[in-house]
Amino acid sequence: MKKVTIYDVAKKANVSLATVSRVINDSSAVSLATRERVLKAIADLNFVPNAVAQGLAMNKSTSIALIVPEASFSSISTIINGVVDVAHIYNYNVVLYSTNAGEFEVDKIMNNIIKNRFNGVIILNSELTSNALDQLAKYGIPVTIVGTNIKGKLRSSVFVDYEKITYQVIKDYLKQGKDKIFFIDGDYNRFIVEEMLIGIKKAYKEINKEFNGHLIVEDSYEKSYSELKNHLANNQADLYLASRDSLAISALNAALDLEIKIPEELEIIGYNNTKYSLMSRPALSTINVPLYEMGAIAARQITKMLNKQEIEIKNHEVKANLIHRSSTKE
Amino acid sequence: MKKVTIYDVAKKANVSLATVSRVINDSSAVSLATRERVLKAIADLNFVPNAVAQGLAMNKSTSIALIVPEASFSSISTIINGVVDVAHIYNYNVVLYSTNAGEFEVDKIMNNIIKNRFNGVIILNSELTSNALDQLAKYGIPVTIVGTNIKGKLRSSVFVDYEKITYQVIKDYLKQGKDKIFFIDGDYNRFIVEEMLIGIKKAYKEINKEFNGHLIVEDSYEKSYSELKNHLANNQADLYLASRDSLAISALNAALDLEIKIPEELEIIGYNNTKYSLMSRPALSTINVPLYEMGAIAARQITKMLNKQEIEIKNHEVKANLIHRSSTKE
DNA sequence: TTGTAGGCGTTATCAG
DNA sequence: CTGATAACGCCTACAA
Repeated sequence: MKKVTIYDVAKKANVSLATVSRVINDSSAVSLATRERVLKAIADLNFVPNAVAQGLAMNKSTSIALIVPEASFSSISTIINGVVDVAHIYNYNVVLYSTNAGEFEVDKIMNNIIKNRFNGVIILNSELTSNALDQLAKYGIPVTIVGTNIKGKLRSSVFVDYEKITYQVIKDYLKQGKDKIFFIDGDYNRFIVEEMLIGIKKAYKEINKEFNGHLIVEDSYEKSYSELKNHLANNQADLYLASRDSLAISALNAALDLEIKIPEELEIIGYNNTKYSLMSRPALSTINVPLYEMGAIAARQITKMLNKQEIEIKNHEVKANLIHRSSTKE
Repeated sequence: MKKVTIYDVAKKANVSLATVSRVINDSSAVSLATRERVLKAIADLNFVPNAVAQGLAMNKSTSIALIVPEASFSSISTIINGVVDVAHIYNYNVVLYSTNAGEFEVDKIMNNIIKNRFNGVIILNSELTSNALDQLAKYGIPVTIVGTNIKGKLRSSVFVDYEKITYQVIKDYLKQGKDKIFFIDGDYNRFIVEEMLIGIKKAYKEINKEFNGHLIVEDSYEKSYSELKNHLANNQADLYLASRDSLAISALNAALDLEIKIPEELEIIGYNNTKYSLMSRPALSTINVPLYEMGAIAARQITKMLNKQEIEIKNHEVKANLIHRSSTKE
């Protein structure tokens, strides 16, 4: 299959390549007759415009970069789907990068993004150094962050107010006099975890107590399970709040195996409302976060920034809410 | 930030742009002195070569396309991670497409791939029409399929022999006289399901029985749960084999809720050894499939094809094995 | 070892 | 409405 160019089409249709280009982009008016002639030639020759050359000529690519954490959490792929679906609607390709935030690695990614002249970048709540962000800014590449509220020129974000929702949930428990609360996190996504912690502490402060139930566990199921089992065996608790559903389920199973009754003797809440939370026994109460939408919104934001359209809401807050299932009372 | 080109560098370093190009690609020899002068100019100017222009000039891109099913199964993101990691090692970017196999959508994707002159495509066991594959072949774009064993020029694959492993598992049960077996699938990924079915039927045939326990359920947890609960209430069964872990867990929970004892009264096995299978109670026995590796191998295969290196194993079989946990006896 | 010039496939600016 | 012709940023013979 020899490559056919716009030039071949022009020859076949007996016009100049300029005209062919015109009908391809219906840029300026072309007479119906020649237009059809060109169209026919294109069809006959099976011509497909070379996006790379177009990119060069127009000095813009049609790709956005998507940087996600390496981990294969269910939440991540949901967001990715949102991004990809919407990006494709607006005719952008998405180039996937994954990272575990190694400084070196991030640099390499940034460099690659710049080399390829991608017009925009979406970053999933990873712990990118602001250094990396600055670099993108220097090259005028718009960024939207999903997960955290980051302000700045050429920056937009879509996020949930983890502090607020967490505060509300915890406050509710404290009001009922349940103050033996532990917060579990997998030492991952520190930005978000930090917000959650602030919410918790704020609630505690209002009743003039100090919160000191922060528990960091290893990320794998087996590890977190045994650490939590150990913790449960040695501590009296009203509520375990876990930064991800899967961690919450580790706690759930550990409790069950210790014959602690849920929710009667211990309540458990996770975050994200992933498939896990439905599948556990008892079904897990969880703080629902609209992940797919967040991805979709991020993609929409970036496309608008690329077209220099104004983004009404540069920092788009999305609502989270507690879903009561069977691991909590009430 | 004005864009700096190879030309600016040349001027600054007092050489021709050809020389600059040479040091960028260390193509042909350049004297140490000028090389360093150029390098310094590059650093001073903060020059980053434009990959788009390079692509045009060299007539090759540095991206491969990755087509995955829309569903956000845990198994999929594991494979994606494998692909991305290895692709980046060999300096390829991966462009992500997701599809639910709508004919129209697939055409659009193929067209996009051709337009962008990607040099290779990896397809995750989706049900792409051979039509689409033919189109890629026409343009000389190598494809590697992960999931199914597809032969052909410019094609490689990495797959597990679902028929064989399924056959072995089922045969084992039949040997013990347990022949009330049901196979659950979510009407998804028919290629693979078909292979599993063949394995089952083969085992049944050897004991001169016919298999008619194929159960198609809806894909969501809630739906499959209630359908299976209903089925369990009305059928006596020895084993439920589910084409995915999450489906198996639907069955597990349904059985538990009917107070059917697992594994004593009913055994359950899933596929993929995903996180789900560890987290269920009792822990799910499952057929382990090396997902990350499959992604990694696929990426390696495609990069070799792109360099016209021979691929020793064009169709790479990867081993699956049954992991006994607590949803099976023994 | 280095420079010149043509080419990669399109778009875009002018005239006509 | 249509056709030259110059970019776009870089690579690569071919010469020097």
